[in-house]
Amino acid sequence: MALSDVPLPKGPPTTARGVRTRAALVSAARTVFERDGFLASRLTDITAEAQCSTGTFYTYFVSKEEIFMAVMEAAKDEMMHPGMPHVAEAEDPMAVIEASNRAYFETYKRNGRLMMLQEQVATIDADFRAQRLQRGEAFAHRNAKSIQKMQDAGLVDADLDPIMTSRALSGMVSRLAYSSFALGENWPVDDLVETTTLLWANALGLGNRVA
Amino acid sequence: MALSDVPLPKGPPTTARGVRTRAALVSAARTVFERDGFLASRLTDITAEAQCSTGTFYTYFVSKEEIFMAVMEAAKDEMMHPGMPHVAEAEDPMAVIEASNRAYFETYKRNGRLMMLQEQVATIDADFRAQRLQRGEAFAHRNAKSIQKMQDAGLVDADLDPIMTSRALSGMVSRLAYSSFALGENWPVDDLVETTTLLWANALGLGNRVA
Amino acid sequence: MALSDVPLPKGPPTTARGVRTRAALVSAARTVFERDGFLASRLTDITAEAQCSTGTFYTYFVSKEEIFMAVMEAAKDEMMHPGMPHVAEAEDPMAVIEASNRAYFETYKRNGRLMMLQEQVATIDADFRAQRLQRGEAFAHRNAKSIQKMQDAGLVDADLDPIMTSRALSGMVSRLAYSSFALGENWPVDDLVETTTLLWANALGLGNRVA
Amino acid sequence: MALSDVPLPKGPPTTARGVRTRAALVSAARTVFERDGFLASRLTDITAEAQCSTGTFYTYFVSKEEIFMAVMEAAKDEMMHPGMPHVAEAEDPMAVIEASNRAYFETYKRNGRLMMLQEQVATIDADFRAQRLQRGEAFAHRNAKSIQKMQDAGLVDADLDPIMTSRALSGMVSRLAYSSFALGENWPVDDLVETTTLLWANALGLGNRVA
DNA sequence: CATGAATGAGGCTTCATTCAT
DNA sequence: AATGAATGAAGCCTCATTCAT
Repeated sequence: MALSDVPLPKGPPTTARGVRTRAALVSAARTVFERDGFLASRLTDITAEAQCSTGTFYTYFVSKEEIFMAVMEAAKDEMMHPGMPHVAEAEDPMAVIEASNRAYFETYKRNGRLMMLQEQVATIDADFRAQRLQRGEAFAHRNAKSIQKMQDAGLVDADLDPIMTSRALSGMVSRLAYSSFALGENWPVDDLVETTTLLWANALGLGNRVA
Repeated sequence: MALSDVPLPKGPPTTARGVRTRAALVSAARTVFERDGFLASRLTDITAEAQCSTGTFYTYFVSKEEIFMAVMEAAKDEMMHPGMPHVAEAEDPMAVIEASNRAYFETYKRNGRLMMLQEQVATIDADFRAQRLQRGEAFAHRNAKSIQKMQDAGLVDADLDPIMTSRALSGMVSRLAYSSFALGENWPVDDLVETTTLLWANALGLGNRVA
Repeated sequence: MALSDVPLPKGPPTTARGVRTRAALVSAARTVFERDGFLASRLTDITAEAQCSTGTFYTYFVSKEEIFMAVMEAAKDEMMHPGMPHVAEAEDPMAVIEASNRAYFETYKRNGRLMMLQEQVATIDADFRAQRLQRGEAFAHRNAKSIQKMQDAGLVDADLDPIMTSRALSGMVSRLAYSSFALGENWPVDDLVETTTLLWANALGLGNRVA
Repeated sequence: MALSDVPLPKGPPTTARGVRTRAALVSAARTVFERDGFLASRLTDITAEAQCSTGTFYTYFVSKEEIFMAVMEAAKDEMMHPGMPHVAEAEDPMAVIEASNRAYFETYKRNGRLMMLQEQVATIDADFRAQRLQRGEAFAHRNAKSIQKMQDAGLVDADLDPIMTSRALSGMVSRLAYSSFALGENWPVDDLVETTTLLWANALGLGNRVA
């Protein structure tokens, strides 16, 4: 069932026991998804891990897709988008870029299995994919504004298209993180940070006398 | 599948008729995969499209994964990696980079469904993923050598780590192409080419007095 | 079947309903096996006879072999091995032998189809064969002890190897029973009993002045 | 297909090449049957072993059952029934019985896989089973005549029913041989011969003053 | 005669989902 | 709310047999 075929959204649990059971299911689902992947995970694996019965699953969720969304929602604080630093307002732009990239790679390293799951589900479920794309674009537009400001301040190559540049640089970082930590290449974070920071600065033209 | 049943690779057909049937299956598989995605495609869809019986599938392939590999093998000439141009020997480096990136985006645009399939199967099938990673790395190393040469020639920022830079820039281009043509954003090729070419040149430090 | 999929023994049912369903399946399986033979019996025949769905079979059993084992387990009280009578302590040894043999043939006559099934499955399934062999040997050793005692008491030919004799005489009786009631020769039980009893007594040397 | 559904008996090959191909198939079938058992053997395994094509099989045989019969026919000289010695005409009856039993066990030991196959096919194919039963009975009757003669000569217990005795003693030997060499117990031939010969002599009452 | 590709009926198995308790 | 047995549609896969070359 795709995300769009939402049949009957289950309300949140009303009792304390219900809250506990739902939480157990979400936690179990994360364990199972990370262990077996989204496709190979069966609902019964999840209920077994949560130590409840098959039927109970349907008290709280409508489908595997829905509990996956709940897992992601619960984990959202642990994850982040590749961040474009607010360079314009910073005293030392390079340091901000570096810190931002490092934070991203560290996060990815800690949550590699979950990030891989996101990729997998995105290739499977059109709704999830669309939602992800939308968030990515929103993020890209926020970053594009920072770039624009830096261009206006004469800090950055004025020939660059802000939005496309934003997409490109974010993509560069996320792709590298994916290869490294989801696919298992495990390149050193320091190397990743060093290269991406330098490329980013060069690409933007930071530090060149733009004017 | 028991231990003894592991591979049993089917030999190539010996008769002309067999060659024809196998080719029909591969072609049909591509059609069906592109239409329905890897997961939703059933073996019977493929044999129906190829106008042969179910059993015939097993004359040539062992599994859906295997015929997918065959589809990719047959289409490999249509695809390419984002390549580092042979700038060192070129008179107009920017023009070479631009041509190279344009070729890549054009190819991706033509084969978006197939590229998306690659991503999907990579998240599903560990073998395919490993094989893809290996090819990607081989490619990255070839590109790294080009960067090294350009550094030696004083054309490119000597502070950059060639291999990581190679991975990062290739990733930037391929991620952009994926978002645009596999995920359906359909950004104009000209915009993609313009931005990536400029970013690439800046990032490498092409055109700066390096010495 | 992969290495990891080996056994997965299904637990016994926890509810009364489950107990009933499982029992219905075992009973249905016996009916179908006796009617069609092990090989020709399909899982769907069994579930149809038990009036449940295909999937329910897999709630309780993993394979046709496994439910066959369950059928045999449920019927084990109806079957027996040709046993060595406790002659040593009996007043009329011949009468005891005769009663024992008669009981065996009568049992076999009543359960001919089941006994035939045992033979069939033993030739097909190595596990079942091994298990049967082991039980047979355990039985032969118990009987061998009886023979030994009778030898010690001077009632039986002291030259006989107890264990091999035990195997030989049990085999004689079971083979005869098989030909008669599983293969359909249907020789009169009285004739079988008379001949085997006399042969048995003669073979052991019962009644001869052994000392 | 059962043996009784004979569709179109294939005539013997007319050319020398045909004779060779047929022989190769029979030989291959024996190899495969002995290796994999009758049930698990596929026609394609046999043709592969014989290095000919699938279609060729049907030039000479109609079914797996039929080629199995051909295998048995070709091997018949290597096999034998448990023999009842023609004691009446012998000077030393015990020696003849012993020699006869020894020959049987030796034969069984050499052809254990084939004997096991016979048992397997007998439980599967009603025609084969019937044919085997008939031969067994014919043999039992021949032996019964020998017993009768010995009874008439006063050499053997006159109370024994000749035909049932013949069946019982033959069965004893064949069952023992089956357990030992088909099921893999591998008891020493000397032990088997010693016990069966002694039991046989005792059972018949050979050597007792019958008169 | 030999070849080997093609056939397709038919059995097996999984697992999301329902439902009576 | 929780339980877990029951359901059955849906795909997979095998292999004896046919047949065009």
